[in-house]
Amino acid sequence: MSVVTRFAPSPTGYLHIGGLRTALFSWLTAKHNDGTFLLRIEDTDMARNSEEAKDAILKAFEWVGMECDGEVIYQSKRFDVYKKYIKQLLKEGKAYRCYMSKEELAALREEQMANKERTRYDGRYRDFTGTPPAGVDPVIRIKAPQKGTISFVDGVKGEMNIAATEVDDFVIARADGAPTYNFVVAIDDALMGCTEVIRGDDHLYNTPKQIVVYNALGLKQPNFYHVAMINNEQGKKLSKRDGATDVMEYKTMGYLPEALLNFLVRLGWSHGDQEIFSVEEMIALFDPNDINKSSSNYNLDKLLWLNAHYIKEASDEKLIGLLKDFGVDLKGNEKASMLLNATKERGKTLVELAEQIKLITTAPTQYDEKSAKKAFKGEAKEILSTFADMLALAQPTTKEAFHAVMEKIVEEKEIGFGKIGMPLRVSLMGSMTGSGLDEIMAILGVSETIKRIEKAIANM
RNA sequence: GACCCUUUCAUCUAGUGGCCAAGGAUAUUACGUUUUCAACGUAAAAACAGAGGUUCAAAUCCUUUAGGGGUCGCCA
Repeated sequence: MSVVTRFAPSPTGYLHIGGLRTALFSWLTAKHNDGTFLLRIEDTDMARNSEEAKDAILKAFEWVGMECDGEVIYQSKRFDVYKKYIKQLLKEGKAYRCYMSKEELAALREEQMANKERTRYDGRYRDFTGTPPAGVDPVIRIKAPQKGTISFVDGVKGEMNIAATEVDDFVIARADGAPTYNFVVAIDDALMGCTEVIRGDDHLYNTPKQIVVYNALGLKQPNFYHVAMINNEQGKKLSKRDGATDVMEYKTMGYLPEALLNFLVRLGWSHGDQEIFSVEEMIALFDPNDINKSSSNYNLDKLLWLNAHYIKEASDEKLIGLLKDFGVDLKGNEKASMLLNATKERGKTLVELAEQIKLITTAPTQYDEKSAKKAFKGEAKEILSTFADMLALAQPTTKEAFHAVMEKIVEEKEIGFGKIGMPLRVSLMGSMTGSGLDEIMAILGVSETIKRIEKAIANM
């Protein structure tokens, strides 16, 4: 039988980083088995526009290269289906109308709390046959088993046994007739043919409820996998204060999707000692049964390291395309390849890479105070001036040729490399950091190099 | 409060009773390389939450304590 997985977000606006990991796990499971990955929007109660949410999620999926198969499914458009099943359950006596008011329910909860019990509906209308109280629109509750345990095997957590007393006759349709979450999820998962349901472990307690629905309706249960949450570095719930939670923020921060996916797949899953996974490798190796039980903490350092790795690996062509969004257009620039080679290794993100490139391509407007003080002293002026003359004479064009001129001045003047290197660097870049000088000069060319040197001398 | 899940270096993790006086990666520190910064290379430091058991043998099995997380809606 073909594997079907799904991602089922509620429309809250954007795709959360934790949601992306769950989606990734589902997507990988589907792809690994040549199966289908579906997207379903859970909007049974949200007044918000779920079109927008769908677009935001699809956009994020598109960016990371995860496609969902088939049409996006909206629960809000499937009320007829759910109502049919509600009617069926009512008719079969597996569900019933409950006339308890919200106030009564609140009072019951308070009482149970006071008695140190788990709060639950007490089933008072379960076998009600009398005259219903006037003026109350009833909700519909499903009959959950009153004895025994509800058991299922979770692919992550192992065997789960939940006492039937923990699961009450929960509401499947509100007073206005709208079906509720646990009811529609079970129906949709079954009707969509989901074979593996991979979701956050905040849904662990919903599973027995959904199993009640599967059983009442005679639907086939999928395999469940409940993935522990991602926490922040302190082990607390991930919130906006811990940095970016919206997947698309990572794009604007200059992360490559392959780095983000590689980072996320290693949160709660591993394959021996392997750290670097291409998407193809993930698909080939991923198995939801290998997902770790415990929650993991979000750690930016590793993402940064992975991103640096994927930037170094990326082709010039790819980087040129990516860099356009970061204010650097290298298309058609014959020095593009040299520029990227010179900067690739010191940009951990595309933002940093773009900065490094701009640092070379734009002449310094001011000189870093500390660096200038250190470099522009002693004979610096004279050395630079001689160096400029030598450049004008030699007219080097390659990195090697520029390097040769540097070596020559070192030899002739009997000075250390630093004596020319430091002032030259500050003249060209404005500060003491950056790529190799010979590389930079080769990119700039002789005339621009001399121009910057002269400007620096004038400022000394 | 009740119920459930979870606990290996700072962080992600390997580990399914003997191969573990616990391995890899990131971060950290030192050294090397270099005209600078980074990258790179080499090295160092760094963990089985605590207590009891079972066993010839426990990170691994059991009990229990503690920490962390989750759930208890006519939200999803």
